[in-house]
Amino acid sequence: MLSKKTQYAFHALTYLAENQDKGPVLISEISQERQISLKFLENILLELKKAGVLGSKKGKGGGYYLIKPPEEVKLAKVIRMLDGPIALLPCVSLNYYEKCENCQEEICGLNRVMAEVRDNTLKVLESKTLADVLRSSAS
Amino acid sequence: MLSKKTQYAFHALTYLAENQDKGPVLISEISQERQISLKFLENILLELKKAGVLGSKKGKGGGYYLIKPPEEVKLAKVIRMLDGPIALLPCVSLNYYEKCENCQEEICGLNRVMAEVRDNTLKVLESKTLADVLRSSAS
DNA sequence: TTAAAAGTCTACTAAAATGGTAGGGAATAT
DNA sequence: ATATTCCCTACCATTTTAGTAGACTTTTAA
Repeated sequence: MLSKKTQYAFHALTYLAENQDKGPVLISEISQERQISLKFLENILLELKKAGVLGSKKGKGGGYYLIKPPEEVKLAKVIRMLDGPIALLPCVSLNYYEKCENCQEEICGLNRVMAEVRDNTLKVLESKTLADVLRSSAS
Repeated sequence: MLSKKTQYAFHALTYLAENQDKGPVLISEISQERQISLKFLENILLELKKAGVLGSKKGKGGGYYLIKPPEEVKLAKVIRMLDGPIALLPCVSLNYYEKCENCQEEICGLNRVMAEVRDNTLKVLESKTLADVLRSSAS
C-alpha cells in the first residue's frame, strides 16, 4: 500500500496542477483544501522540490508550483521518491535492487514471477502521469 | 514490498511442495534448509494452517504438509493471508476495501489508475500458483 | 503408562517505519 | 525594517515488523 505521505503528495500535486495558472500556491492553502496536516505537508513538498518536481518561492506572493507540465510527471517517479521501491521483492527492483541472501536468482521461481508483476505494474505507472489523475480529467 | 513473513512463507511452501512425497515435514527441517528463524517460522506455519493451506500432525513422525496440490495455491491468496491488501490504495482493494475520506471515488483520477494497477498485478498473482514458483520448474 | 516428540498458544521485546509536531532560521517582497 | 513564506533540524508517539521465551497439548511408541 502507498503510505499516507505518498497519497498526500498526489493530492498536493493534483491541486498544484489544477491551479497552475494562479502562480505559486501557499502550503497552507493546499493543506486546507486537501485536508492535510500543515507541518507534514511542508516536509512532503520540500521532498518533492528536492526531487526536482516542484519549485518554490519565498516571501509574500510565494509558494510552491509545478516545475514541469503534468504530462511529464510520471506516477512511478512520485511513488519512488517518497515510498521507495515499487517491486514486491528487493531482488527484482529496478531502482532499489538488493541481492537475495537465500535464493539464487537464476533458479528462483518467485523471482521470475515477481519480475512479471513488476513489469505489469510499471506498464501503468510509467505511462500514466499527473495529467491522467487530475479531477478535471474524469471520464 | 512483501514482508519477511510472506517471503519466508513462500520459502516454506515451496520446500513443502518439493518434499510432498516425504509426508509431514518438521518445522526445524524447513527452518534449517531455508535459513529461517525457527520460532518465527512456527508462527508463520501456524497462520498458514489456520488459513487452510497447510495441515499438521503432532508427535513423532509429525510435521507440516500441503493440504492441496501446489497448482491450487494461488500466490495472491498467500500474500493476502500474511500481508493483507495487494492494492496500492484502500479504496481500490477488493478484499480489504476502505472508503477514502478525502476523495470522491467517482471523480478521483488516482482511484481509476490504481484500480488499473491492481488489475494488472492480480492478472499475474491470481493466475500463478505455488507450482509456478518451484525450483524444479525453472526454465 | 510414561516419556519423548512434535505442533500450539500466549505473551513479550527490540528495532524500525510511519505519521506528525515544534520552533527557529533564511530568503524575499514591500 | 518587517511581515511573509519556505527551509531545516530535531523530536515524539504509535504502529508494524521481526523475532524470542516458555509453558501447554496432542500423539506416538516403548
